[in-house]
Amino acid sequence: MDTASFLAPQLTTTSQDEASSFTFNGYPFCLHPWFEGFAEDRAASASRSHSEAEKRRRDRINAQLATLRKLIPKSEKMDKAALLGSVVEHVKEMKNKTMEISKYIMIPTDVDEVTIDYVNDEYWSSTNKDKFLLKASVCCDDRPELFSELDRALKSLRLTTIDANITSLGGRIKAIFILSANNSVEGGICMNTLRESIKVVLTRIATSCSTTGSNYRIKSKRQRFFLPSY
Amino acid sequence: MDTASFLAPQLTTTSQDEASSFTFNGYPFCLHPWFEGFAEDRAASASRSHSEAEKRRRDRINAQLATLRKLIPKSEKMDKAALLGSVVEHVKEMKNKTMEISKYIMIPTDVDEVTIDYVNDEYWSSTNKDKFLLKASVCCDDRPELFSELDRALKSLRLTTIDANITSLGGRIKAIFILSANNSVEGGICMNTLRESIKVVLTRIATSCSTTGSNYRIKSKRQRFFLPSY
DNA sequence: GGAAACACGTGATCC
DNA sequence: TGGATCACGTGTTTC
Repeated sequence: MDTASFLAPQLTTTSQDEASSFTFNGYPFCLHPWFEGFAEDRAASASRSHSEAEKRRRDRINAQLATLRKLIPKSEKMDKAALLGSVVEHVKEMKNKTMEISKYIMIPTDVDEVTIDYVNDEYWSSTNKDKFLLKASVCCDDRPELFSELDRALKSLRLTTIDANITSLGGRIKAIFILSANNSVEGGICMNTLRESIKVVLTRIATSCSTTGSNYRIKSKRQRFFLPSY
Repeated sequence: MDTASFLAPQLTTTSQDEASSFTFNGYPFCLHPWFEGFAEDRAASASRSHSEAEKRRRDRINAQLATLRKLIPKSEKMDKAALLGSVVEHVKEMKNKTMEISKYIMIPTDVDEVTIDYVNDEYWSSTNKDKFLLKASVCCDDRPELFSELDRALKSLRLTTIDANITSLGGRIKAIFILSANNSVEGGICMNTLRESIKVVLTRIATSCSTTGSNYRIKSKRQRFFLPSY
């Protein structure tokens, strides 16, 4: 067999099986079982990967359900629907509880935040023409003397603290100050400038948690102070 | 055909089909298709009730999942596993938050109280030989500028506020100050004198709630400041 | 036997 | 097109 006849093979189908039996340069070939097997493999592997993927999906869902079961008391013998119902109840209940608590106290969130807003209080503005109110809200990591720093910063901006509400919880702190500022210079630009100044200063304090010069690390020992008193 | 023969029918199986072909009071009956249909119906109805029951079960589970989806923010486009993962996170987070709250929150009581205690902190006393720690606890009616008054009083006694934890709840306030005092004069008598001084001063502030000269009664409006911020 | 609950594989649908 | 998700009907087990 020369190279040319190999490169230009003569395909001759036989009469036995027109589709898959033929001769290749005189050698008998039968593609039928191979193609059949290939087709079967393709279908089978597709089906297999499909069912395997579906099993993985089921396992993922069931793993989360198992985790939930550990978190919810008395849910060991519940079926899936009952378990999920119990989860719904728990989430609702905790949501309500948090709402209830949030009505009375501030719960620090996990995100650092400083906001400064004007406060319109009719009584205040009617009796204090030359001053206006601001509400400064700070949420950040708690640390010793954070409070003094905030206080000093507000004083340095000639702000009077009318009211303050501070809650520290789990190493986080949320503070809201009601501030009175002199309205000596008229115009919104000045008020906005002051507002921005407050924001900048408070943000700097709020975000300098670990870089403070305080060498007394009371933070890790805080529980000792507060826990025994209730 | 009389009533008796109808009530006590004579069943006679034929030779053609022993099982299902017979005569009923002379009338030829063939139960075969009926029984066959019944058998088919039984199987079919069993299968149907099975699949229907299974559908009800799926619907129950999916309904709870839909409820959970409404309760969990940002879960609209999640698949089931991700949704459940998010639920797990939320439950864990809320559990932790509740634990934290119950561990740390001070709930002001209805009785006015001022207590001053020494704090023994090994680390503090080892690194601050010339100072000692006090814990001052104040529980009284809340009012504007109570805080400033307390702060001023503590400062006037040359006390440094290392840490402060204040919670106001329902018009009452509970404040705990961790104070650092100079140990310049040796001896426990002086320390006790200071302790008594602090107590007297703080008690005076705590019990002068309604007699304060502050003419701005912000108290009834406090919630306006705090509620919208969450 | 039968209802309930679960896992499984499959068809359909959507990027 | 393949990969991922879902609903569905079925086989199986348990009480």
